[in-house]
Formats: sequence, structure tokens, C-alpha cells
Amino acid sequence: MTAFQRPPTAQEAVLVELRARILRGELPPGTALRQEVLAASLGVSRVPVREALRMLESEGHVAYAAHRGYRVAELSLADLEELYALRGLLEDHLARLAMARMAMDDRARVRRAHAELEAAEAAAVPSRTAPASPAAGRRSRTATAPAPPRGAAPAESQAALAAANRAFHWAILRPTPRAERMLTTLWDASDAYRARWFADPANVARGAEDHRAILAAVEAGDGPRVVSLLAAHRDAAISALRATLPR
Amino acid sequence: MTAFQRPPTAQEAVLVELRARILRGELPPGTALRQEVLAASLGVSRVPVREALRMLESEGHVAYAAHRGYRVAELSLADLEELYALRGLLEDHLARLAMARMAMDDRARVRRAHAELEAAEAAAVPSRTAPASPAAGRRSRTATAPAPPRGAAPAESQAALAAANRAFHWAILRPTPRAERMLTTLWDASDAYRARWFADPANVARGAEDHRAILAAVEAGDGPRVVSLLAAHRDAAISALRATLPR
DNA sequence: ACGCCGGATATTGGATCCAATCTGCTAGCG
DNA sequence: CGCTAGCAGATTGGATCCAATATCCGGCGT
Repeated sequence: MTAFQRPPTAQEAVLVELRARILRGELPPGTALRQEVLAASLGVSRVPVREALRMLESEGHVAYAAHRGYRVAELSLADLEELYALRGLLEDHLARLAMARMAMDDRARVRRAHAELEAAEAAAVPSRTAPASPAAGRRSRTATAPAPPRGAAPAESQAALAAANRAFHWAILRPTPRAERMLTTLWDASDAYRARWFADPANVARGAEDHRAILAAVEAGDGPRVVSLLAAHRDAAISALRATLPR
Repeated sequence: MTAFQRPPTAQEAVLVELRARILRGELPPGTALRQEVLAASLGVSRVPVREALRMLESEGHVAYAAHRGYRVAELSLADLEELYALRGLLEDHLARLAMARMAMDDRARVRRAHAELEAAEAAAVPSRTAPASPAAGRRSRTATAPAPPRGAAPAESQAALAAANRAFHWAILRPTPRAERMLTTLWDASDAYRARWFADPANVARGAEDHRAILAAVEAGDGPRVVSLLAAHRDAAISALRATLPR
């Protein structure tokens, strides 16, 4: 019954859709983004596309060169390291703060978020129909969506997993508005790569274990342990991501 | 001989100019930004103005409501507190890191930055021709520049002071790229208010003292002291800013 | 008298059209 | 034979025009 949350403006719609496509890993890093093509593909003129691209640039999702257009931002190794250093700094701080003031209903919220996360994790590993990636070849690096993995589930269930994962962490950290903006930026920056990583069920399973341990520590009210488990969780992620980077 | 660094695109020029006007304190927080007016005032059409405004929105300098336009962002008390909490977190970290690896020529850079800062501070307090603010009245809150303080210097010498101040802190902290983006955002958020604060020579003088003490600690290689002096410096700023806020 | 409804105006959002810039290719010259 | 100049196509940037939405104000009904 929730009437369509239709964005009141086309740019907004374009922005949301493009951001989603980038973070999901369609439109992989490096892809050139032709305004005309995107406009056609979304059924609007080039103007709202341009404005959405500008915003994506400010958000760091696309790189821009004057008169040469936009392309999906790529992640350098140095950038990855810095990203996680900053995440560590912020998340440690937030986790300590949050654990110090964690009340009963906060704990309940974390538990609920974890329940949904487990559901999403289960949904993302249903069939073993995800072998090695289908020899991606050197296809033209342009805005053609790279054919979602066969089967119905993956595309959206992975997006759901990413969302549930983030919600779980957010429930623990309870970031204040500006901190949330920063954290979102930092998480987003690696989402396109993480999408690939989450494609392997084994990785999802390992993450799930981490999450259960973290939940337990939260329930126990063991702040320092939560902090260190989160740090370990990030460390696992960073070394995994290193492998998916160009070289 | 440095040929004009003319931006290759009008949006860029508009972006830079509008941002400067906002951070300088012309276009005070809350001002409504009419696209038509800005476009005329800058000699371009509305299109580049719109795109610049979008970027300023992503940067947090202006607030946007669909179909209702843009206005210069205002700072709430809660926002101010969070701002400085995050600055503290980041700057403590960066300062510790930087002091641990500070080499001789880094120190020289800090010294140079401080010399320029002192010059800027001196230039910003030349004449005592800055009494109480001229009863601002309730003028229509629209994009009319609020008549720069009389005399030739203030407008640009204050901008120079702000720049030199930032350069000094940057020289100490040496932020990595993403950290710099974050810090810039955090500093920018209060610049419009700080502009008012810096209008009073007494405040500039107090800041100058802080800076000298900080420089001394840097030269002495006393990391912990640098960190604590920087913290005190921020504390002074935050309590000063609190006073300039709406209520 | 108060509140709701409807139209006029101003302002923003979007589409189309034109101009400026870049890329790649081809031809001409050293 | 390699390099540079310049031309053609493609793509982005900007301006003008039109549509959609919000605000403001006056009139009507209860």
C-alpha cells in the first residue's frame, strides 16, 4: 500500500539508478559513461543525466575530465589502504561510543538487523550455480550491462545482502549524521569491488561467521571485543579486496 | 607570466566563485539562491549554475529542496558539535602520524607556512577600523552581497588569512587524499561562520598566539604536545563559534 | 470570522538545439 | 620512413525554450 516512492525529479531517479548500477558492479570500474547512451537507456534527456553525473562525481563514484566525459571510478591499492585506515579510525570510535551507551532496545535492534542479515546471507547462497566467472574476455569497456549471472536470484539477492550487511553494521555503530555521510562514502568506494567478492558463496559464509561472533559480543556487552572483532572483519575484507584489484 | 588559470568550463568557474562567496561569508547561511539572479550576476546561462549548485549540494554547502530551490546551508549546534568531534578524531590521528615521521624538510615546510600565516595575520589586523558590525538589520535574505566592511583590505585579506591558516594546519597534518577531502569538508562547513569570527582583530591575535605555540612544539618534535595544542586550538574555535550561531 | 479551494505568478526542472572541444585519421612535409 | 598539421566525426558544454511544480493571494462557502 506504500504508494510508489517515485522521486519528484528525474535527476534524482537517474542518480539513484546509476549509483545502484555502479555499486552493484554492473558498470564495472573504468567503464566510460556516454551521456547519450545513459539518457536513452533511462528514457530521459541528457540534462538530468549530466546533473546526476555531477553528483556522482562529488560522491567519488565517477571520475570526470572536462570535455572528455565521465567514467566509473577505479580503486587504486593506495586508495584501498587509506580507505580502510579511515574506516578503522571512524568505526573504532563509533563502536566504542555505541557500546558504552548501548541500551536494551539498541541491542534488540542489532539482533533484528542480524536476523535479517542471516536471511539475506542464506538467500545469497541457495544454489551452487556460481562456478568460475565466465571468462570475461576483453569486451569493449562501455556501458553495456555485463549480463547478470545466470539464474533469477543473484542480482537482487546480492543487492539485498549488501544492504542487510550495511544495516547490521549501522545498527551497531549508530553513526551520527556527518559520520554516516563519511562512512557511506568510504563503504561505497569499495562496493563495486565487494560485489565481485560476494559472488563467491564461500566468502559469504566466512562473513556470516564473523557476523555471528560480533553479535554475540554485542549481546554480551563486551565493547573491546566488539571493536577488535570488527577490526578483524575489516582486515579480512581488505585482504580479499586486494586480490580483486587490477594488480 | 602564469597564464590565467581559466577554468576550462563555465560550471567550474561558477562552482569556484560560488563556493568562495559562501565560504567567505558573503551569501550568509540561509540565503536563498535564485538561479536566474546568479546566472545574470556571473554572465552565464542557468545551466552551468544549476550544475554548480548540484555539486555544492553534494559538498554540503547548500541545502536543496526539489522544486523549491537552493539556499546556503546553515549550521545547527548539534552539527557544530559533531563537526568538531570528527575533526578531533581525524586531526589527532593525522597529527600523531605526521609527528612520528616528521623529517627535517617537513619541519621547514611548516616553518614556511607559519611565516606566511603570520604575514596574513598581520595584514588582517592593520587598522583598527573594524568596530561593531553595522547593525545588519533585517534585510531581505536574498543573494545581495552584504556590503564588504569599509576600507580596501578586509575582504581579500581575510580570505588570504583563511587560506594561510588552512595551509599551516595542512603542513602539519599532511593529510592523505581521502583524509584531505574529509577534512576539507569539515573545515568548509564552518567557514562561513568563522569568517565573522575572524572579523574581530582580537580573535585573530589569540589565534596567532596558538599558532606560535604549535610551531614551537613542532620544531621541538614534541608530538603529544602538538596534539594537545591543536585540540586546545579547536576548543577555542568551537566555543567562539557557538556564540555566532543563530541562538 | 475562519478555513478551504482555485487561479495567477514566479521559479525550478527538462528537452531541444547550437557551439566548443577532443579523438582519430589522413595527407603532406621534412 | 616518421612526424606534424589539419580535417571529419563524435561527444561534451552551454543557451534557449517549454513544461511542471510550488507559492501566494483572493474569493467562496460554511
